[in-house]
Order: sequence, then structure tokens, then C-alpha cells
Amino acid sequence: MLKLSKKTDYAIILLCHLGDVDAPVSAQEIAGNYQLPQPMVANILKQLGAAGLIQSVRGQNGGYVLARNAESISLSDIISVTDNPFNLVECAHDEELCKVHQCCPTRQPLVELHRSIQRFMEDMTLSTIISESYFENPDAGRTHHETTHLS
Amino acid sequence: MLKLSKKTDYAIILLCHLGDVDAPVSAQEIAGNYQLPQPMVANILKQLGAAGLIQSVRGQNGGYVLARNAESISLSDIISVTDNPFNLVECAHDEELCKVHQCCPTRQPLVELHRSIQRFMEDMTLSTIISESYFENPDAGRTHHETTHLS
DNA sequence: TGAAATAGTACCAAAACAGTACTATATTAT
DNA sequence: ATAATATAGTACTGTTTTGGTACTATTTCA
Repeated sequence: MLKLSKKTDYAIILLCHLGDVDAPVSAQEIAGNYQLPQPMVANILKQLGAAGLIQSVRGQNGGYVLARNAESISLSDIISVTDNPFNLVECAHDEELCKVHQCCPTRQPLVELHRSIQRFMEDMTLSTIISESYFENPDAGRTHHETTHLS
Repeated sequence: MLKLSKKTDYAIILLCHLGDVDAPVSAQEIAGNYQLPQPMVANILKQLGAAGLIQSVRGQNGGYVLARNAESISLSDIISVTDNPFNLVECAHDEELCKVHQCCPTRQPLVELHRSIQRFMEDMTLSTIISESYFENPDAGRTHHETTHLS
């Protein structure tokens, strides 16, 4: 349906939070902070950990921290973990999947759209998201957000 | 999952076909031509007709023709019919749906991505798709497709 | 009047999504 | 030591969406 999953939505929130704090943050803490379902948050954090985007600290006072700096984590990285690798149309990745390839009108333009979105998501880093989205003040961060545009 | 539905995929194929022919084309004919499931094709054509993108001719020798010229039908129009109106994230359309609006990192950048995709889909017309996708020759039409870019 | 087409729904199975639950293990504070 | 608090891993479930089918009615033409 051309919509981001809740998991991705949540994941971005979680990662932004982690990117703003140094000490490990627990699933419970984040879930409470944003009023998100705790088990979901826990699961997403596990996945992000398994994917290497965040690092876990086990035991009491444990939690998660970013595994790399926020500049090197892209929206594409996140979506790959929580939404499967991005794939607007099948044939964008696998040309042989196209059943009507003898006369497929969709390929060129849709693959192009796919690539543009892909590039946007690769260029959009966590640090950009964090810096653009400040918090409690809906107008903050809007000043220079015109610079990030697709392709 | 950030993927176009089959319905949309099919719809583009159907509309491209109609855009290339003058006489009414039946559901059966198109389904046969592209080896798509006939009932699906029929249903999609009904929907496109109800939405006003194509016009139906009933009775024997009936079928469908474009209701307007291919320049005035956008990818956005198509997706609105077959995939619901595009909505990358809830809050792109309805700000009040945002549960964590007191501190929502996703809004700014994702709404921006939403708008960029939206614009691309509005600018991408059926006639462009048709002219870019010619047929049997995978390299034809690639010459000037660099001009259509997001945002 | 019959064949071929659309119109309008209603239906269904399979997959994806959103969310929960459970068991095991690690770490720390007391 | 041990209880408390975390993560690790995985399995499960109800609901929604998707992909596709089916059926009845109506229109038009030969």
C-alpha cells in the first residue's frame, strides 16, 4: 500500500532517541517515554541489534546504544531491517521476475522512481533526521530543510 | 511494505495499452495480451471506470477507452484508485494522528519524503510512461528519461 | 434472441502486520 | 548467593490487506 510499516516508524523514533543520549537506554524506558507498546519496542530493538545498527548492553542498567555514529546510519539501513529491503516493484531488483517483459510499460519509469526513493533514503541519515526534527517546537529545524530533496 | 500493489502494477499496464489504441479494448483482450488473470483485469478496469480515468463502452464490441488524454492522467491518479490515496505516514495527512507529537522525530523528514514522492507521481503522466517504455526494445526510450527526476 | 461485453458486488484464501508471550541468559546491586 | 533488571531468541495470534474468484444484472450488437 506504499506506506511505511509501524515497525519502521517506531524504529526511527527509537534510533533518534538513542542518537540523542550517550548512556544505554532500555526498551522499557523508551516505550514509556513515547507511549509505545513495550514488547514491540523490545522486539524492534532486538532486530536493530541483530542487524548491527545498535549495540546492546545486557544485565541490569543495560540497554542499547548506537553501534555507529548517527551520520553513518541511513533511512535505507533502517527500512532494510524493519520493512525488508526496499522494493517498489519486483523487477527493480530482479528483471527476470517480469512476466510481461516482452512489453512492460512499467519498468522504466517505476524503476526510476524506485531508484530516486532509494537514493533519498540512502542520503537521509539519522543525524539529519535528528537535527531536522527538534522536539516540542514544531517550527524548529524547518529553516534549512529545503536542502534535502530527492535526487 | 513500501511496495506497489499488483493492482497498481496491472493498472499501469492496462492504461498504457488503452493509451496506445483508439478503439475500445475489452478486459479479455488485455488479459490475454499480457497473460494477466482476466477477472482481476476486469475488476481493475471497472474501478478505473468508476473513478473516471477510463470510459466504458458496453455491449458487444464494447470495451474501454481513456476518458481523458494520456497527458492528463498521472501516476498519482492511478495509485489513488488502485492503492488508496498515497500516504507514506499517517501524519502526512492528519497531524492529529501522531501519538508522539510532543516529540516526533519522524514527521519532518518523512513528510518531506512523502511530498517528494507525491510530486513525482503527479508529474509522471501516462503519456510519459508510454513514451518511456517502448516495448520489446529495452533501450528504446531511455534517451531522455534523465529529465524526469524527483522534486 | 443469443452472444459478448460491462456494472456492481460479494466472497475467499493466503500473506503481511501489529502486537504478545515465553524461555533462556547476562549483569549488577544488595 | 540471589533477586532484580536487562537483553536474546523465537514462537504465537488476531486482524487487516492483498490477490484473486464468482455471481447476477444490464447493455448492445449481430
